[in-house]
Amino acid sequence: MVQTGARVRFAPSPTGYLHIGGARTALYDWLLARKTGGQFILRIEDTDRNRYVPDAVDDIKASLRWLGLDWDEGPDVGGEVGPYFQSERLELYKRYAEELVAADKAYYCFCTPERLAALREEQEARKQPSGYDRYCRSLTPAEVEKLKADGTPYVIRFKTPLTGQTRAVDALRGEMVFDHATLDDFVLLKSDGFPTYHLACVIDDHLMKITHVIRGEEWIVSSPRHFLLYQAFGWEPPVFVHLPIFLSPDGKGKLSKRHGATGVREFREKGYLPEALINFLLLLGWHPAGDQELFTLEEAAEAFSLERINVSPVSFSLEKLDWFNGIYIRKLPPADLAARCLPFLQKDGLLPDPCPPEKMEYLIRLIPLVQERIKLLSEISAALSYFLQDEIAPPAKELLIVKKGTAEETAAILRAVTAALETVPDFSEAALEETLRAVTASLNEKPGRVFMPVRVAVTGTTTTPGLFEVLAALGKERVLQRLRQAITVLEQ
RNA sequence: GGUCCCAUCGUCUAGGGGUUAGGACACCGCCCUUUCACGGCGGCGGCAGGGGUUCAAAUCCCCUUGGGACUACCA
Repeated sequence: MVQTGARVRFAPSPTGYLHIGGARTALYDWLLARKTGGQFILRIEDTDRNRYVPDAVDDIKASLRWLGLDWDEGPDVGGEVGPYFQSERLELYKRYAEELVAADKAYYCFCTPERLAALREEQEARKQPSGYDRYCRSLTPAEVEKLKADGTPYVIRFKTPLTGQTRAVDALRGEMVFDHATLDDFVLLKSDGFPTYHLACVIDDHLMKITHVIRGEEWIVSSPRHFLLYQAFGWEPPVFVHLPIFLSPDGKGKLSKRHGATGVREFREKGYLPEALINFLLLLGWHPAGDQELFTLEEAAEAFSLERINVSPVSFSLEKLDWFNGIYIRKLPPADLAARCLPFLQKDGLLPDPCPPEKMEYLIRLIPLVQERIKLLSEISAALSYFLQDEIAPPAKELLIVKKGTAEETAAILRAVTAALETVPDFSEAALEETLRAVTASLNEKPGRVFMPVRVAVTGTTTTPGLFEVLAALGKERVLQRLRQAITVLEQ
């Protein structure tokens, strides 16, 4: 497989937001281009105006950028072989389709959608293989002229050879043989003047000098059509690489929306880091020669190779993504992580928007306390809520009471702690630890029996970062206030 | 129904004639420890089945089974 200066394209259809499967395709495209010093091209295949979603293009571009997959040619950046929106290339497709008709390799078809539907229904009922019955293939030139002159809507269909076979080549799977008898005369140009995927994709890949077509496995069955088209035009086909499909984690069919997040934007909103998503996607269908697991985009581009892509379908299970996310969250410098968490905290009303510098500084100071405890950015609010609020709701009595102890016992412990903390000159972690351990000793208690009620009193929960860090970050005033609040609860 | 693709722990995978079948995630246990996490150590767990070929098969071939994709004037 020659891999010098590969020209690869990611060609999404703007019928929805960027799907996670599309993101992996784009990633492999990008990787191959970067690995070989070639170009990564973004082409928008907006040939289906029925399913067109207006803001899909913006979402696709934003998601790719968020992932760090920048394109060398395409929307916003231009390029020599544009336009990169297929809707702006209609004349081109029409010309090539007519050329095929003139060469007797395609023909006009005037069949109505109703006739086609009835045909399909009949074939299904009889358990026959479905496909166009080539009704219009035998129309005489005079009949065609008449129909056209009458303004009858028509499509242009490819004249698939009736016998013989076509060998479609996949770089991973090798040669796949398809009998022409099982292929029908597929549509090239629709009656609205737009091309079908088959036509547009072959023409554009050729004109844009694409060397490698990386796309989903669902295209395998269509690939003989594409080889047939390359042959009909007399063009050299590119290398085809069909990526294994993402299966739903429950083992029922391919990944779809009912299995949770499938759009890149949803992962972003859930608090996943692009670094983690990239690393996760990289290893879902590709494996390095060694056993390295953590990859930056740059490292991946260095290590990537088409040969090590897997062909078997992949279950899209999120467990490992969460692990990757935790890893990358822990790797981030506090200021960086704080900046990434800020939107989530603002959304939850824990920080104002815009966020004043002193609050941002406090956030950065808090980050190290929770950094190794969150797996998603969205968990930051729950992790920091008691730091970012002046007051917390009084904890439940049962939560405060020390294990195998009584309310009075617990209150006594908290009173002792409160008294000790009132006189601590500096509220540093070291001083706090020294003081609390001294109280524990004087009470003749075990550390846990003293620390836990204090923890609950000042945070309202039993799972928190280290107690001394929490107290220091909270500050004397809030600590004492919350301690007194808890004592009140226990006295009731 | 037809065409095509795929098959190693629950999941992602390494291995592609001779391996005690390796790793990671998840799960479980232990250690660390004031809780939770992080980290460390250990454990559980797999070549879908059947035939060949071969001195030798997870590995090559065939069949079965299972899973999946496609079967539009959608991509």
